[in-house]
Amino acid sequence: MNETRDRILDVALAVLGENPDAGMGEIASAAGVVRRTVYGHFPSRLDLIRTLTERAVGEMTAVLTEADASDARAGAAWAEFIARLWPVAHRYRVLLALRRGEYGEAIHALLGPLDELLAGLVKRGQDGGVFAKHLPADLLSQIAYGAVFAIADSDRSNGTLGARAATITSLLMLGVPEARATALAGDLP
Amino acid sequence: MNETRDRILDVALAVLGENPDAGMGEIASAAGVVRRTVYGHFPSRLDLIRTLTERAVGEMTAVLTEADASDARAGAAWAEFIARLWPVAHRYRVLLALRRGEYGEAIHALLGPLDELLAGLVKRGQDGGVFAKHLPADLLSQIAYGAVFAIADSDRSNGTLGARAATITSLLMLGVPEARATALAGDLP
DNA sequence: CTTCCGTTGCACACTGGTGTGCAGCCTATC
DNA sequence: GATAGGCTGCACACCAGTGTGCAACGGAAG
Repeated sequence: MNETRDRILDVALAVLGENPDAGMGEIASAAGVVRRTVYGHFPSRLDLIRTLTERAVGEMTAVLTEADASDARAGAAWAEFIARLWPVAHRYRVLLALRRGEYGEAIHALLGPLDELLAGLVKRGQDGGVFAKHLPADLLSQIAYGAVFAIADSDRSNGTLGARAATITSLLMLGVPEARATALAGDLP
Repeated sequence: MNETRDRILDVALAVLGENPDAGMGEIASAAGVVRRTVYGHFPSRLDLIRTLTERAVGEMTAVLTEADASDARAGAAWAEFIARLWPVAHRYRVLLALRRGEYGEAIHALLGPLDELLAGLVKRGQDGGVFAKHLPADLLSQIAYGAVFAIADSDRSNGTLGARAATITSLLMLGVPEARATALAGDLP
């Protein structure tokens, strides 16, 4: 039914991943379609990006709430979260770059609830003595999953290789000792 | 002599820090000058940004080579580097955002040598058993000082507060145990 | 006073992207 | 074969930013 629309969304994600400043024309031709057609589905560039972001927030929130609900210690919950988040984060890595720039404000607003959830998890870890407190929870969570996105961004070839590295790195910067971090990252796909 | 030119450069850094997509007009009026005058000093927008980047690379390279030369262990060298780098990184935090976008390629090229120096230091730490090896040295160094820039970016109010946090965070993600990281970050301003 | 130089203010051409309107086309469906 | 809906191919208006040309202004130095 909306096969074209879906293809545009998928292709837009890939194209914007390569170059966050790509225009509608670039996205259109990459989707094997004419620019006019894109405007037929999305009245404006902002609409396209907003739709993309909403999809991303939806998927990520689902993963996070699921991982957070498991009554594991914060360290394990985080490890599970990152492992499950990885494929999604990898797909939507462009959002990190998109938070700045023209539509930064709109995207920031959509990402807000997710940020809060994330900060909550980190806070839980800090209160439980599992995570370090060299930074406040909200900032620490941002920096940590910023690093995850950065690793995802440097891994253009969709390797599952990065999942372990991202988990370990983020756990390390959350203050989890290296031995425990590698252990937590170990029992995963 | 070139007082106007210097002011334009300084102001451009601040303005681009707020909004990396700011145009020549925006920079000009922020510098209390007319757009035409900016073009009198810098033939093109790229020239302005390149000059800015060259200044940044110069300052950072000086700090890094100095810290690297001290024959301390890699952990201490890194801590000293970040502490000294901090004010500079804070000033030039916009470069992180500028690496993507229109002039990304030009900036990337200018930053190349610095990246190599950085990777060398991390490699030295890994070989000496001081830093972890969950990521290759070049990538690990990028992610680590990316985090430093991210912390600098979230700290708009030029607080020296961030210097400690940035040092600790980057040391943690390099695999240095928390106790040692806080110790290394401790004997600083 | 004159000369020089940086700055100004304006006009201009050009580019590249956005968003719209509309006629036509192709295809699946009735 | 008629109809409807999505896609196309062009046209256009519009905007924001870049970079240039040129005459004029004002102050500092000779």
